[in-house]
Amino acid sequence: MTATPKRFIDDYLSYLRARASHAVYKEFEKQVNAAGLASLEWRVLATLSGGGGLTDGLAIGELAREVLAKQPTLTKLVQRMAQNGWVRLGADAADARRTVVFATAKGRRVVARLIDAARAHEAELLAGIGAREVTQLKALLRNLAHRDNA
Amino acid sequence: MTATPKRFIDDYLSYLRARASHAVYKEFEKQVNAAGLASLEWRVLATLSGGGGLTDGLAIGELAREVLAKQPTLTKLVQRMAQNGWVRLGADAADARRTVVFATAKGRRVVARLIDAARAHEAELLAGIGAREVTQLKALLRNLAHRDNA
DNA sequence: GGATGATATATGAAATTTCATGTAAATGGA
DNA sequence: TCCATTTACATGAAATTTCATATATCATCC
Repeated sequence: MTATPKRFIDDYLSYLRARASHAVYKEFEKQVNAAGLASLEWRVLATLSGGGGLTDGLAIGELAREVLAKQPTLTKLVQRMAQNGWVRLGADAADARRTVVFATAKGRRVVARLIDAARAHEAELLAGIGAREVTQLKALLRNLAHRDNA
Repeated sequence: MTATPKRFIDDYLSYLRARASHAVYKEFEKQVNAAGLASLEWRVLATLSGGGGLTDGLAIGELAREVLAKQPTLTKLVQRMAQNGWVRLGADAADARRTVVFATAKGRRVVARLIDAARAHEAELLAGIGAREVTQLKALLRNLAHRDNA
């Protein structure tokens, strides 16, 4: 019944995800940039804002895995971020090879605001989509992410 | 009941999507690279493989929007791809400002194989997830992507 | 048929990312 | 304990991306 044959990329899950991501994030990115952060920097700070609000720091390698970036990219990124006062780099007493990244007070302040904004943005976006569906969607995405180990 | 408070990023939709994308794509990326293509090049060729199998070419700007890249990035990317014989750059008779990108025979051959592989990979991945859920997921993602216009 | 403002792309310079590799420290035996 | 291996990170050089801007063409209105 469809008049035009569907393009591959219009039904390919990876593309759908990428498009959805991009569309949704585009608006929010403005707020990130307005706060003086690049996208990857926001992801780093958000990742450092673990559980209760702040973690005890993450090693560069862990951080790289979390934000889906390569290690040398992260090394240089956090060096720049340290210069700008968003994070502080420290040594790990238990393992001298590691460089541990901590958010500074400045970094935590900024990211706390952005996390609130992100939550609000997501809530607004998902407003018209039953709570059950959202839960299912998230579960499904987590599920897909975990096939990682295969 | 959850012992540890959930991290922001573990419930944030954008991150879940990004993680799922990355986990899923990581395996497939090897095949892309083995074919001699970078990820963005694969996306370009896949996008050029429209409807029936090949489109009549897309302008650089259109392509940039489709693959979610910036225009100067695409300009330079397709210039490199033209040198490698994946695409051909042509003029648009109707609008002399535009540069139209066509997949070459070589490009079409490679991407046809990869599209088959991508479909197989996706099918395998989604095997354990009811067809209805998959349809719902895709619809939801399309829905999110379309809020773009808001 | 201009003049004016939008579009579409190209491009140089700067910033960033990536690759390949190097170094230092930890780990697991023999 | 010492050696071999693995792990974690840093770094220089190359490749890519991005930003700012220039150029050429199109679209409109008069």
